[in-house]
Amino acid sequence: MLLNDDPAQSDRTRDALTASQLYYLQDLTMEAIAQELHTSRSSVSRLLSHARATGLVDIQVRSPLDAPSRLEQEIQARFEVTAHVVPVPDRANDVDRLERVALSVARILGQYFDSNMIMGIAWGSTMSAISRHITPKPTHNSQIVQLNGAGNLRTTGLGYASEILGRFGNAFGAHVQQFPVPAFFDDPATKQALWRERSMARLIEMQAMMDVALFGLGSPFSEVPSHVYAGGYLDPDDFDSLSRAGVVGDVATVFFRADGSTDGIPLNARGTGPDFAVLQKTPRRICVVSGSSKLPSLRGALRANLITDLFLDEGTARALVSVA
Amino acid sequence: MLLNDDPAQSDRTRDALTASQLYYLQDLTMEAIAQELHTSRSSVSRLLSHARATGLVDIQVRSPLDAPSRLEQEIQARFEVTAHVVPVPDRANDVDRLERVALSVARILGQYFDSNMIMGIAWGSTMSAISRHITPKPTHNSQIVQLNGAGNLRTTGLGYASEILGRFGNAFGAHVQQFPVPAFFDDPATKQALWRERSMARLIEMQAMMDVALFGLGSPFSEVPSHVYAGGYLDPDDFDSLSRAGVVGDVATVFFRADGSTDGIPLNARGTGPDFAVLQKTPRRICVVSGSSKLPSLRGALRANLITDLFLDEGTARALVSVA
DNA sequence: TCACTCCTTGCACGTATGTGCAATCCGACT
DNA sequence: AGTCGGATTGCACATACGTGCAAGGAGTGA
Repeated sequence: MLLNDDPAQSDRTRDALTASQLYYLQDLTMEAIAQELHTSRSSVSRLLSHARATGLVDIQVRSPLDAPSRLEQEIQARFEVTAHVVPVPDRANDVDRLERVALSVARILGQYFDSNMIMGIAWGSTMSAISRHITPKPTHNSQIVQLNGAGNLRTTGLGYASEILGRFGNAFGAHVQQFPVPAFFDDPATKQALWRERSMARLIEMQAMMDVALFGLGSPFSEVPSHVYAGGYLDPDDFDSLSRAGVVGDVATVFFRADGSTDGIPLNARGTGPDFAVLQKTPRRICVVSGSSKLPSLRGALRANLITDLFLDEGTARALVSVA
Repeated sequence: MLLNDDPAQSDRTRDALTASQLYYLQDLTMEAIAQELHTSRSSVSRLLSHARATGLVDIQVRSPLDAPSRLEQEIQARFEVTAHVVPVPDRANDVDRLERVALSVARILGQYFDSNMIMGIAWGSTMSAISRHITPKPTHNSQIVQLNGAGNLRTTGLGYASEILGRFGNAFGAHVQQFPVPAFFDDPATKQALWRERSMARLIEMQAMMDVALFGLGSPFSEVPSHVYAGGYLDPDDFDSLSRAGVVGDVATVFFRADGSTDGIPLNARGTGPDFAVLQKTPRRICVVSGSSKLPSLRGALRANLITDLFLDEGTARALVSVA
C-alpha cells in the first residue's frame, strides 16, 4: 500500500530526484543531466516522466489569488462556492470535455488531501476518469471511504468501484474502506437491518467523520445519461418513480429535486448513499461537473448546499451564470 | 510594489494562466494551445516562460520525506540542522557551483516565506546570486529587512545592497526596510549614538521580530575571499585584528571564531550586523554555502547555532561530514 | 547450465520547444 | 498628422525532447 518501499526502486527514485533537481531547479538540459548521472539522455527523459508521474515533482498552477476569472467570481458570488473553471474549447465533445476536466482535477486533488484525513468518494464515469490520472502524494494514516454501494443486478460492483477506490488509495498511500453492498436494495428493510450491523455502522461512522468528499453528479433525464442510469442499476419502474417525484439528479445515488429537496423520494429509502445531512457536515465537498447536460442537476445540488468547491468546464460555467 | 497591478498586463497574465492550465494540467501541446488562444505557437512558448518566471506556475521538487539523501541525514544527525544538498558535479568551478546552489535556493525560497512575515537578509555574492533568480510569490503585509549596513569607503553601499533587497521585495510584494549605514563604523561611539536614534531602533526591533533570516557566509582567510573581504570594507589593520582574534568567518559582518564565539573581537563593536543572540531567536535561519573554502566558516556558524536550514553543494556537504 | 521472461538501456527518428530576427503594432511626443 | 522608440508577433531555424524498437541484463525455473 505504501509507495516506494521496494528497495530496488530506491535507486531509481533517488536518481529521479536528482534529475528533477537538476532539471527543474537548475535548468540543466537532459543531455547535461545524462552526463552527470552517467546514463543516456533518453533515460533521463524517462526518469523525469517517472518523477512527475509519481509526484516527486509537483507542478502547481496558482491563480494569483486576486485574479480569479470573471466566471469564477460570479459563481462564487451567486452560489457561494469556490469555483474552478477548466478551460475547454466549446467545440470539444463530451468525452474530451470530461477527460480534460478530470485530468485537471486529478492534478490538483493533492492540494485538498493530506495525512490523517478521511476522504469519501463516489463512483461513476467522472470519478473513474479522475482516478485514472491522479498525481500521487504520500500521506500517512489517511483513509478513503466509499460513499455508496455499487452492486447491481448484473455484478456485485466490487470490480468497478474497487478499481476506482484502489487507485485513489494507492495514489495517496491511504487505507481503503470498501462498501460491499448493492447500489439499491430491493427491500428497504434489508437496508435497515444491514445498517445495524457493526461492520456497516463503522463505515457509516467514518463517512460522518470525512474531511473531504469528492463526487460527480448524476442526471437521469438528460441526453447523456450517467453511469447509474445506463448501467442496469434501475429498472423502468424506478425511472417512472423518479420522474413522478420530480428528480433532477443524484449525488452518490441519493436523488434530489430542482429545489434540492430529497424527502419523499421512494428510491432513497432503498439507496445506499449518505444522507445529505452527512455531506453537509463535511468541511470540504468537491463536486466535478462537465457538460452542460448536467446543469439542472448541478443547480439542484447547489440549492441543496452540497458543494463547497466546484470544478467545471468553461461552457457549463457560462451556462450556469447565464440565467438571471 | 505589487506585482500585476498594471491593467495592461492583466490580459497577458490571464492568457498565461489559461495556457499554463492547458499545458501543465491538461498536457496539451503548445500548438494546440495556440489554436485555442488564437495566437502563434511561439507566443504560447513565451506565455509559458512568463508564467514560470512570474510564479504563476510553481514547480516543486519534493523529497518524499522518507528519503533524504544519506548526506542530508548525516548532516541532520551530526549538526541538528535540516540540510538540502544541491547536486553539483565536483569538477564544476566555484562560480558555477555558487550559481547552481543559488538558483536552487531561489526556486525553493518561496516555501519559507509567506504573508505577514518578516525576512531578514544579508548581502554578499551569495545573496546577490540568489536575488537574481528568485521565483516571485505574492504575499501581503510582509517585510524584508536588511540585516547589516553596506556602506564602505568608496560607496554608500546603497546601490549594491538595495538592488539585492529590491529584488527580494519585488519578488514577494514585500515592503523593504533598508539599513542605510556603513558596514563598519570608524568609531564604535558613532554606532552607539546612531542605534539610539528612533529610526534605527525601529529597524533593530524589526530584526528582533524576524520570522526568517537568509544569509551566506564570509570566510576571510580562504583562497576565494568573500565580498566583504575583497570589497574595500576592511583595511590591513582590520585583517590583522581578525587574524589575531582567530576569526574564521562572518555572518552579516558579525565575526566569529571556530568555536562559534564572538566575544572580544574588536571589529564587532564597529560592525552593524545583528547580535547572534538576535539570530538565534529567529525561528528559521537559512544559510547558503557553496564551495568548500567556506568549510571552516561553516563549522563555526554551526557551532554558534546560527543555522536551522542549510543549503550547500554536494562536495561541500561531503567534506563537512568527512571528519570524525 | 540453459532457456525463458520481464525489465531496462541506448539508438534513431519524428515531433515539440526555444529564440534571433524582421515586420508590425501601439503609444507618445513634436 | 508625422515620426520615433519600445514592445509584441509570427516565421524560420536550431535545439531539445519523447518514444518505438531492438539489444542487453537480471532474475527465475527446469
